Amino acid sequence: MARPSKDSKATSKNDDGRRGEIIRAAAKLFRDKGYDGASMRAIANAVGMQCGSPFYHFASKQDILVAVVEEGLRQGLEKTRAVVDSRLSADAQFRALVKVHLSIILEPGNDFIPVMLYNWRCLDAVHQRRLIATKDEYDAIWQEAVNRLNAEGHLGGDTQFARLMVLGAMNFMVSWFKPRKGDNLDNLTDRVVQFFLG
Amino acid sequence: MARPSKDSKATSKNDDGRRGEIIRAAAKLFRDKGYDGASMRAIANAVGMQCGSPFYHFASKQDILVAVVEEGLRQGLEKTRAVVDSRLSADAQFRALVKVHLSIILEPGNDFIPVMLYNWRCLDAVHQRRLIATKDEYDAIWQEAVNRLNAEGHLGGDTQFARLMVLGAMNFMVSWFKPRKGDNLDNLTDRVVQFFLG
DNA sequence: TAATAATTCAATCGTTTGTTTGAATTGTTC
DNA sequence: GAACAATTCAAACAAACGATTGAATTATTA
Repeated sequence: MARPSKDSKATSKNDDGRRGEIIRAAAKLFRDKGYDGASMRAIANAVGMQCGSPFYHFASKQDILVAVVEEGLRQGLEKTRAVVDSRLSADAQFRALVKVHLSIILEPGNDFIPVMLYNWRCLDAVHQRRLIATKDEYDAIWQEAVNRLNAEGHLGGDTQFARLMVLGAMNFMVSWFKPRKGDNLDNLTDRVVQFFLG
Repeated sequence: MARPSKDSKATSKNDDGRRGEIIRAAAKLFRDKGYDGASMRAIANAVGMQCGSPFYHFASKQDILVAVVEEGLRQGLEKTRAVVDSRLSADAQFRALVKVHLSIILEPGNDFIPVMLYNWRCLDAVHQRRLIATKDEYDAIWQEAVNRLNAEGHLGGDTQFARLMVLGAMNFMVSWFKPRKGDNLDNLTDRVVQFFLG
């Protein structure tokens, strides 16, 4: 009858129990088939449930998408802030940010941000407006990093445009990148940094 | 009972009559709501038809998507070949290609290539394989243009990676670019070229 | 172990989906 | 204007969709 309370003792275990499983499975399916292409039945079966059971943990399919995007932004912002906190030089910070971003969108199991990038329109306006606030924080960190680089003569004059180009080029890797033998996060990061900083 | 014949006198008028209208309306809807999010009813109503009527012109919804992508590739390849045929310098050719590509993905009414970029997974494997052949032609033209630039010292060493970065950065503009006052294709092209060639 | 709460099942709901169908309408040709 | 083909309509189809529900199951606590 009752929902799992958010302030119970076992919150971190429970929320990363079934609820977390559903979020991860849904993220993978949303990424592969798109929000509309992934049915509740497919999501439920992916975690060994019957089609009605996920509705005990989420009020609607839309709420699962929201949870996926929220989790992506939470993880992304956490990792990105960690880079800023380590107070690197402009070059090193840029490289670290690129590596984190590539990790977020390309590493196996990290489906949350790709889902956000390619299913944003599936979120209703109310949720979009709320999530944009967090997304803006992410962008602001990148903007400052690009500004620092620009102050050192790298990346063309319009720093906002430069940020969008760099992130766009990386984000689009989601649709073409297939890891080959020898590919890892570090040498992939090198190639991206090499391309943009010369 | 019979379908509109492809070799009738009025082919160019007929195919750019109802059939063409459906393709254009579907492209717009596929772009806005995604392939799964755009219903046959919405497509039909967009051209003033009842929901069953488009099936006189297309065997299935999937075939409409295929027609949209085919039309996009046809137009894109045509415009792109025209650039190559004009035998410009490496710099000027790059600029012309950027302008054509921005036109293809950003100008109002040009929804075909954006639909291809963001709904590729909705095509079944058979159609994907066939369409890839044309898409490869498009990529090959770009690849040679980037190779030429590289021979003159522009854009980093890995020319294939460079091509993917440049096109990726542009393609992702589909999801963030909103034209402001004073924006036109030429100054937008300038900003992109300026960013990549410095 | 009994009592109670949390979770899942199994069936079903009403709606929407892509598609089919036969009749009605429109356009063309002799 | 009669005959015929091309095109659209209006209604229906089966399948799949997101979601609901009350009973069954599992876990927790006393």
